[in-house]
Amino acid sequence: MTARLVRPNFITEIIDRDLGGELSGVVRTRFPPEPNGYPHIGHAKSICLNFGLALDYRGECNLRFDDTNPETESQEYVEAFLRDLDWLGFAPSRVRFASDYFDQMYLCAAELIRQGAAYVDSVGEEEMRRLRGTVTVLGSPSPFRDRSVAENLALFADMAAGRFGDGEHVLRAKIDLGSPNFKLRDPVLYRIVHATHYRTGDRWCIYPMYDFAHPLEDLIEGVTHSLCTLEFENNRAVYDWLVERLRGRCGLPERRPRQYEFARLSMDYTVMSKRKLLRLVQEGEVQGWDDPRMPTLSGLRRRGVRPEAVRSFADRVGVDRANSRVELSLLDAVIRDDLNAEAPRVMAVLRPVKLVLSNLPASSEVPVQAPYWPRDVPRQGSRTLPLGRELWIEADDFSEDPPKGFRRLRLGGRVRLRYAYVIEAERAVKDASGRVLEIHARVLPETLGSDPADGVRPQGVIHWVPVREALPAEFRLYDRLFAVPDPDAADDPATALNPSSRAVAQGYIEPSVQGDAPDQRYQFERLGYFWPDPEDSRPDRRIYNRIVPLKDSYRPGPGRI
RNA sequence: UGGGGCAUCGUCUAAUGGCAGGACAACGCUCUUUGGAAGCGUGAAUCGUGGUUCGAAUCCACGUGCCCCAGCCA
Repeated sequence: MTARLVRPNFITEIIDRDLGGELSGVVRTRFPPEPNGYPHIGHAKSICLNFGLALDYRGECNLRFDDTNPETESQEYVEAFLRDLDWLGFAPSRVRFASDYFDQMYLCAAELIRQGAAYVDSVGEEEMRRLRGTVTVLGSPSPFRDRSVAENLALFADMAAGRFGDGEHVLRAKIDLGSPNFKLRDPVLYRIVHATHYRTGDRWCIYPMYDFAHPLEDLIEGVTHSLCTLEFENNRAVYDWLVERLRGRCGLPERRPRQYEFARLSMDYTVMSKRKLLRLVQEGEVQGWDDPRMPTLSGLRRRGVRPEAVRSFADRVGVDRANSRVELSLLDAVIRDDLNAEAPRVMAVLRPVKLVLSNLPASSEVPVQAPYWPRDVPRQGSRTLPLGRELWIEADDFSEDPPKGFRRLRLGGRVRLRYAYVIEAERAVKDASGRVLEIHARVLPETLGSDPADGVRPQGVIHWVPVREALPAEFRLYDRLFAVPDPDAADDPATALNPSSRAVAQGYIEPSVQGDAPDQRYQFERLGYFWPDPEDSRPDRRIYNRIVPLKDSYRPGPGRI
């Protein structure tokens, strides 16, 4: 028995119990997105749950598009789900569409009418709202509630035939206008929408509502455990009502599915609703659904996150019925953990300043051996780096007025050049405004692989790139999209945006990466994990996205030595 | 105000009447040619009040707080 994909939770408990009882066959789940936006990491949680369960129990999981609203859905979104599901590493048992079932659903609606359990209502939208009542006042019947079966059948057929305009009539379930559960106060089952559906075209001008469509889809597909999020809890009563009335009829199987709800994923500094994500895209706040700052799977992918990390994240977040908000740091930690043993170490300088090694001849070029992996990652390989007289180093790695705890280069101080010599800074050349143009330092001989002979150890280690062989590169540094932990609470999420969520730096990368695969991920030493932007990077114009920064325990401050 | 749900370290969770544990985060130490990784350690929780019980995070009662529901969205 291999390890389970889904860690035990209240749903696996239910399945385990079912397996010993009424449910004798396979476990069937489904992932039922509406194709009205791109999948995000919240969908990933649901995907990992539904597909993971099917794998764990040797069952099946369909991908089923809940495409019952022609006004917001499109093939572009269908393709996004297909692509991202595949990227995540899951293969659906079948791919289905609610729109595949429109004919059968129509028949089921007619059956309901014949049962006297549904009627065509012709009050306007506003009037219906009024008649539905409030938390304190019961709903009251529409004047059309008691139409005859024959009249309802005829009207419903006319609705489908396109004899009415949008909103003139609806089909409603006849349940209980006095129910304290609003969902039971005669929910709308079908509405008239004269819109072209991306799959069925103009074949239909009536479309089933979620409450009607979903239980039928589950029934048709033989779903056993229909998992959805908490906000559908009240809808379960409608689900059950319809299942009991229709199972074993109009071609539907007898065996009933059951709905269970779990808490959707929320993360701090993030919005997760497709509506809000769409707005960010439409208003140009981000550069598309795959902007690396987006919580979409395409955004995470473009940033460089691997599917392994997303799955691991879903696992660590767990499944529960309590609303929760996951910290961004958990995602970061999981991404680093995934990349640590996957990304070879190389050096890049993001904000370069020139370092001149004054006691090296201009033509000098010392070959130094640099392993791709730190000693605690059990992988082999190294490259040779040419150390010349002039190097690029990080501007941040030199200070004339270092704060306490600064373990980098200062005038008169010593640091080791990663994989190379210990150097001692002699002077800084500055322009008229006082900006450091270059730093001159001398190499301490005999320090390749050993400490200085005088016993004065370097204060730190800094990375570098040889000026002569350096490859120029652009670095895109991404940070959280929002500046506040709960952007959903903001009146206008656009005002909560983090103004520095994207920064671009022009620097250099070591020459060894020349010829690497276009999807090669690296750890730039002391900086973070990066990879070439899959859209914009070119061999002659390198652009690297920062996937996630390295954890950094450096906190300059008064309390430090 | 009616109904439906949910409450365990800062965060996500485990414990299914029997020592409140883990991960992330924080802090400290060790190690370190990455201020990385790893290792060690510290601080940190059962929403409240009663009750049942030898024993309660768990069962019961009463509170409190938060989430969802009055779309012809899903």
